[in-house]
Amino acid sequence: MTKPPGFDPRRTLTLRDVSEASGVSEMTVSRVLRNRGDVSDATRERVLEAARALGYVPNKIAGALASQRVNLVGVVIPSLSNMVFPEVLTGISDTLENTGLQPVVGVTNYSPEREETVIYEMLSWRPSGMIVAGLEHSDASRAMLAQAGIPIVEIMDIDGTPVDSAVGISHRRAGRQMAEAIIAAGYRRIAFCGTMMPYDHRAKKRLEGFEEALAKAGLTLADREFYSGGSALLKGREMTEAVLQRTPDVDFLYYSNDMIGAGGLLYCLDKGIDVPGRIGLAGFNGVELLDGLPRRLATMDACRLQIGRRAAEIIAGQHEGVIGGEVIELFPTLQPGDTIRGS
Amino acid sequence: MTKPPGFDPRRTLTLRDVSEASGVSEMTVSRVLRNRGDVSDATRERVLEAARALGYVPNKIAGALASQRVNLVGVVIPSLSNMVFPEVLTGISDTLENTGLQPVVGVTNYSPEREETVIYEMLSWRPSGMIVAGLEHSDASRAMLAQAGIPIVEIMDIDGTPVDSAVGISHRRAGRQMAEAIIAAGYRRIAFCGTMMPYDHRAKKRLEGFEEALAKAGLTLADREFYSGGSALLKGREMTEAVLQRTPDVDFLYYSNDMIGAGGLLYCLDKGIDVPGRIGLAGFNGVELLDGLPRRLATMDACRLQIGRRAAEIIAGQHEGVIGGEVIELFPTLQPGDTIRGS
DNA sequence: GTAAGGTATGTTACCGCTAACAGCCAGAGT
DNA sequence: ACTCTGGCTGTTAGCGGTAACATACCTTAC
Repeated sequence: MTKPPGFDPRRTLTLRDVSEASGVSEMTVSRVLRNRGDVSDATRERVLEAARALGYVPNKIAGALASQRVNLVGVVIPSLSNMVFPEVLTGISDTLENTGLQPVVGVTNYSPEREETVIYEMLSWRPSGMIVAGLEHSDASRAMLAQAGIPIVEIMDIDGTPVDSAVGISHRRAGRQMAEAIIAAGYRRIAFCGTMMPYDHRAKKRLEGFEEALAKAGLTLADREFYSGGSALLKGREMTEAVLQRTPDVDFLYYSNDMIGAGGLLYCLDKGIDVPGRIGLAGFNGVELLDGLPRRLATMDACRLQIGRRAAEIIAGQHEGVIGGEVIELFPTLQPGDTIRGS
Repeated sequence: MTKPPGFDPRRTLTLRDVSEASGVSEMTVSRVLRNRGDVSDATRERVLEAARALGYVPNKIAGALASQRVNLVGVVIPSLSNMVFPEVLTGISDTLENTGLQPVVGVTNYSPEREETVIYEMLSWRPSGMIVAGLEHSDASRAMLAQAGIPIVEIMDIDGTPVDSAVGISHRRAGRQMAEAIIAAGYRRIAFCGTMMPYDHRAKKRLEGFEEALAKAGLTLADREFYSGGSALLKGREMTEAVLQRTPDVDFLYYSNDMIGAGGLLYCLDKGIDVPGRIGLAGFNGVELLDGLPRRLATMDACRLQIGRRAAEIIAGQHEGVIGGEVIELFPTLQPGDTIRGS
């Protein structure tokens, strides 16, 4: 593409090259390569053979421009190192596989400005649909998405107003449920450990729901600790130590994700703290990782695979002509594990 | 894009719309939006204002076709759930950020056929460069890459012949080094645990190098165990248990990655096995996760971030006109951690 | 025998944008 | 006065495909 324009032995091939090599018109070659319209078997063979021999790779840019059709679906997520999003992606790819649609991923690092850029870039490729994590976006982002004239699915969260469709869980409710379970089990001095990221709206909503339920029981958070960056497992240990040192009478630790929860669990076991007797623990996400831990951490799965699948289905469905604008709420299940004492 | 062609209130905008709204030619609008060529400040303002007011998003498909320039770099990796690749991606994005180039990710699930499809699809978008994990590809894949006329960088591994450039480590050497360290520490009954994936060539090469070094010391693997699918941490536990049961006199376990190594470590600690006295352990990758474990697993970092950066630099460099074809070998460092006894 | 209908292929006109070049005008130089 | 230069804007001709229509040929039906 950006080769010096000098002598270029094998110029980039076009339909014309294949057409000349096989003695039919470009249009017929195009038909063969796309499997569209009637072409005689003999011609088809000849064309395919010529294309193969030349090593021709069609130019989708030209094709997309001419046909006004792009088989791409933009997927905008905040991070890849979170474990959660790769799994959502898996759900999306799996479902899209048979539709001729293809996901293209963009990462925002939890930055609204970055998100705006990513969305703009993606829309400039005129995708057939967009899947965007979260409901909180800059005004410009929302406007772009709304104007794009394609199906938009916001995923992970449903506590808010989507641009078009949404698939996710209520994080507020999830936080509330966990708090209720903890209170029902008899814990009273409850602390929270989480990420500092100001733009992790879903973690924030969980905490809000959590505190709401505490308040309803006449309780408030006994302590709270935040972190950013570094090894989540290690941070989990450190935060746990910090909280237990500062507020020794804490009897429960609610973590904003399983990874730091696992760190906390390992710390407690190391220190010989009785879990869940002296201290109970809970995380969020239901990551597979936890299966290998010495004790199963209480958690709530976030329906990641499901979310990916449903979102992709909506895009694929609208791609087929259905009208959109639906909100699909999924319901996470609480997995008590071994770190909440039986109520 | 694929809306029913009926009444469409806000037809998709083009340069012409902005041009009419601002009273200048399409060409001038194009110049303003790309920041190319001279445009008077007054005109620029007017155009930008009009574009903003309309919510115009340029059509890169048309732009790319006209300019024969695509600012995309295809990145082909086997998996996203491996931890390793997201980190490589981070390195790539970071470096590409300031070059105007943008990575587009494709996942192959360790399948050569899938890889072929992904490469074909990507090339059909005429990217400015391709970064592909591994050196082992189908003949067709290699041919396509070689013919594409763009910089190609194969990453992770350098034990083989690259199509164009390569950045990575020698996995064979890495395996050998680890074996030498283990032998030097006095372990003699050494077993291996790894993934079953037939197409994880890098894990295979590590094992080959490992066995080679064992052979040189007159040793052979005391046992070996493979797994596929499931929670790596859990599998690590299970495999460790299986090996220790089958071959009780094993005194060292070499894992093909840190995650299963961590599982093995947790298992040993649970069972009260003396690590590294009775049994030594080592993994591979140097994942951040390990920092939070009760004991630091011996490992070797795979230079993931570096690999991503260097690969991106090569693409960006050639994009600027430099000629390619280099092989960059990175050298992982052995991190003995706490699971090999001091030699 | 001829109209009707299908099958296989070719022709034409774009898709939305940009490279390359052409024009126009004001101020500078001689 | 006249060319020359440089800053700004417009015109033309594609980029490599595909939609839509046209065409030629061959059946089949009446």
